[in-house]
Amino acid sequence: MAGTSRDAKRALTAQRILEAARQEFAAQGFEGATIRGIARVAGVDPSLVMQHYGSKAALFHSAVQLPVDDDKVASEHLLEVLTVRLGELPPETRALVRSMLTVPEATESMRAYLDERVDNLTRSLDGDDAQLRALLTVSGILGLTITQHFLKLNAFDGVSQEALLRAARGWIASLAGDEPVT
Amino acid sequence: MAGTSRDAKRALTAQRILEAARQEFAAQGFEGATIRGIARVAGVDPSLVMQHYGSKAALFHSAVQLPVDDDKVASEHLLEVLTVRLGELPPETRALVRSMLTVPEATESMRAYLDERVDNLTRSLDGDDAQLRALLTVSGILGLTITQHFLKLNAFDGVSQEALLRAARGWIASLAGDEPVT
DNA sequence: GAGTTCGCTCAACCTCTGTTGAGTGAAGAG
DNA sequence: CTCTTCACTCAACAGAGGTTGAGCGAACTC
Repeated sequence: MAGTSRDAKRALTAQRILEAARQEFAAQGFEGATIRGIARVAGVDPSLVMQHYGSKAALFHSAVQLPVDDDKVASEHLLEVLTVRLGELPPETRALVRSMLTVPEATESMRAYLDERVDNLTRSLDGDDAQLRALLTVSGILGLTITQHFLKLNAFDGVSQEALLRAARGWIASLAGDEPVT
Repeated sequence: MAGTSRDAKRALTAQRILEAARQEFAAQGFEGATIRGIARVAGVDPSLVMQHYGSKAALFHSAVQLPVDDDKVASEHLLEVLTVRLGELPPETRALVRSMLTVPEATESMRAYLDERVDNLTRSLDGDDAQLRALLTVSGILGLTITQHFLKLNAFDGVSQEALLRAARGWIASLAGDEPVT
């Protein structure tokens, strides 16, 4: 047991490949990223990537699994706003979002994720239009994520993180409030 | 002049190719769509596509040009909401949005478009946080467009078009109103 | 009617990329 | 020390897809 056994080393390599994959998928999307490119980043032969994950699709599947952020009740909107606040998104999230418009599996994955978000939030709201307001909230957060982290709209340069966070919070609160959105 | 001259026929074919391209780019994205596929839809040989548009990138560029919806003052948010209301998006818009996360040119095009939207809307709003509210509005509309037309969230099945439109309008009004978003 | 001009098709090229099968050399078992 | 196992590399295949150049036939010119 000289530090790292064979299996341990193998597992470590697998991890390195996975991280390289997340990086590449996040930066280039599923189609743009290549097995060769991922292998290069991981410092490894392309065929080894296949031996570890079987196929590009399977690797993508593994790379894109978000940490199950569970159904920790329903006040997860704040958690989401946190995402908006962060200067950077975790690679697996970026990878998933990046490909969600072009790769069916990513679309479906994102859809399931957001559907659940809407459901959770709906349950935590009052009023008959609860679902509608939850939908607006979740859609809005997705919109902010995209315009900030992927399109990088100019307007984000003009606003401080605090102002943005405060505004987003207020806006969400207005949707969560008692007054109907009408 | 037997109805269609040579040039006219050529122009017509070019148009047919362009429409096929929009369709394919809208459905598959830039990388997913193929010259061969576009040619097949247009009922034409792949090489003809090249002769007309020079390259796949150039064809995409042509296919993705949104009708210059000008700077018709600033009340264009309603116009955007109209987009939200419509059951379907025009192919060139779908094509642009579909590829905006994976194709640099599409990203840049979308960025320029939304930047201008934010600027216009900012000018039409009062208050020192006008830009922030404009940003939230534009991001929110983009989010709705994506969740409705691309991700097809379940929640959209549960709400009527009218309710959605009314809510979106009310929500935009709340951002456009005098009370700061805080 | 003869010659010329294109709009369009055919066949091929070439690169990129996912994927595979045969090794190779070092780590572990006996 | 010997044999086996296995993480990893090398070289190659196969298919897809963008792109190109030659050619054909109908439309236009004179």
